[in-house]
Amino acid sequence: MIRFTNTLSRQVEEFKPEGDTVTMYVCGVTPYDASHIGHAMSYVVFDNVKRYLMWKGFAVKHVQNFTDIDDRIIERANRLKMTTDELVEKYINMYCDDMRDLNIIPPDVYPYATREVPEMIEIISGLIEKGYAYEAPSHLSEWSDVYYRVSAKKDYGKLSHRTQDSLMAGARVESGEEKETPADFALWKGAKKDEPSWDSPWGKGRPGWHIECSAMSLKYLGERIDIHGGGEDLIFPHHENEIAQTEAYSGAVPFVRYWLHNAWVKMGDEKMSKSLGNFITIRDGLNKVGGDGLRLWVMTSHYRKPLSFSEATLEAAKNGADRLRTAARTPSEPGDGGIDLNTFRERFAAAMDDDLNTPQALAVLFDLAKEINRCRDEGKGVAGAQAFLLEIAGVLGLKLEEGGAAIEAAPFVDLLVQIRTELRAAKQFALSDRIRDGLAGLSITLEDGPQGTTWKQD
RNA sequence: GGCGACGUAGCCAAGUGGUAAGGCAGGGGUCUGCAAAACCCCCAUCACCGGUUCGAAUCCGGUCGUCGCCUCCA
Repeated sequence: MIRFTNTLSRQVEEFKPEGDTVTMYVCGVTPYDASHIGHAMSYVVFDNVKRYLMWKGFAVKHVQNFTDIDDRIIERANRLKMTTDELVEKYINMYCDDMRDLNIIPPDVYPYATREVPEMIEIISGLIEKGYAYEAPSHLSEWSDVYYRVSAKKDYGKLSHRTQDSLMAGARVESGEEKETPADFALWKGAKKDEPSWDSPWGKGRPGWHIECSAMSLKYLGERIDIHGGGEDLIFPHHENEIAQTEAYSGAVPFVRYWLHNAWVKMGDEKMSKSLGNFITIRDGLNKVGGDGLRLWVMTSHYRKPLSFSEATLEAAKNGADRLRTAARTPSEPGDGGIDLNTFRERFAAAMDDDLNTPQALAVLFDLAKEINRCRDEGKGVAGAQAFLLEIAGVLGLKLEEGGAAIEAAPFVDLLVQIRTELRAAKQFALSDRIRDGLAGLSITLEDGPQGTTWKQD
C-alpha cells in the first residue's frame, strides 16, 4: 500500500488512483536562466515517484509545462537583446540536457504556455461568464487586465490553509492595477508597449502565470487528476490559485486528489534561490559528482525535509554511489550467494511505500551491497544478487555504470597493465608502482585482486 | 502579525511509545610486495526544563535556537 503526504489534508493518505492510468502533473521551469540544484531536487523527487509507481505496475501519464512567457523572460531577453523565443530555446535545451544527465524519464507531454493560449482564453471567458472573474482597465496598457475574483469561491485557501481575511492583509497591489480586492490575481495581463502579445476578447495581452497549468492539465489529463507535484514554495499562491481557477471552471472537485510538495535545498541556514544568488547549477553539480552522485545526494534526505547542500554532502553522495557501483559491477559468477533477495525486496518496497522514504530505501541498497561484497569475498557467485541490486537502484534512477570515457584508450591501458603484471612477477616494484601512479594521474585506478588486476576510470 | 517546518554522533540523515537504520569522515584489524577495493570491529541516549506512562528521541506543556511561505521562486 503506497502512502503519500497530501498537502491538501496535511495527512499521510493511502494512494489510490482514480483510473487505470495514474495522471500526474508536475510544475516545470521558467526557462530564463540555468537551472540550479534546487530544481534538480524537485525533478528527481517526482521522477522517483513516477519510477516507483511504474515498478509497482501502474501506468503513468506525466505532463510537465514550460512557462515560456513571463516578466522575467521578457526582462532578460530585453537586456540580452534577444527575442524571448531565442532566450527560451537556449535554456530549454540546457534544461533538457541537465535532465538527461540526471536520468530523468521525460514527461509524456512537455507543453509550452505560449502554444496553449486559445485554451487559456476559453477558460478565462468561462470564468467571467460564471462570475468568477472580471475585466478591469489597466493603467499600464491600452488593453484590459482580467482578474480572478477570490471572494467568489468560498473554499479559497484550502490548500495553503489560510483564510481569506489573512490573505487580504498581506496581498499586494501593483500600481496601475484596478483589482476589486488586493487578493485577486491576474488571469490575463493587458500588453504593455513592445511586449509579446496575443489577441483576446479583452484586446492584446498575455496569460497570467497560474492559468497555464489549469489549461494544460485540463487538456492533457482531464478535469480530475491523481497527482500534482511541485516545490513547496508553489503552494501559495500558485497552486492555491490553480485550484480556484480549475475547480470554478470545470466544477469537478477536487481538481487534484494528491498534492505532493518537496522542500527546498538549503545553503547553510538559508534557502537556495536565485534571488539570494547562493546557488550552484545542475551542470556544476553533474561535473563534480555525476548523475548518480547528484541523485543519491537528493535521496539521502526525505523529500519533505530541507536538503542540506555543502561540498562535503555532495562528495559523500558521490562516494556512496561509488560503493554501490563497485558492489553491483564487480564481475562475479552466477548465483544469489545465498542472500534472501525477497527480504530485501520487501524492505525496499516498505520504505518506498511509506511516503517515498528514500533514505530508508537507500539503507536497504547499502545493506544489500554489503551482503553482496561479503558473499563474493567468500567465493560465492553473486551475479543474480547484483542484478537485483541494479534493478532496485534503477527504481531510484541510479545507473551505477562504470565510467566509459576511456574506452578508446582501453587497449593501451590493458597493455600497460599487462607489462606491470610482468614487472610485479619479477618483483620490479619501483617500476610497477610508477605505472600505477602514472595512470592514477590520468584518472585510471588500478586494483590488484586474486584474479589479476582490474582498472577503472574515475 | 498569520500559516508551517525543524533542532538525533565530526558531517549528512532515518526512526514518532518498548531501550538509537544507513552513508560520508575517523580509529583498530584481515587481505596485499605496497596500495586500492572489500570484509571484521569501534565511534551518539536524541537542544533544554517539567509532565503523562511500567516504559519516551518518539505523547503533552513550557523555554531557547534555526528556517520556510505569506511578493517572482523547485
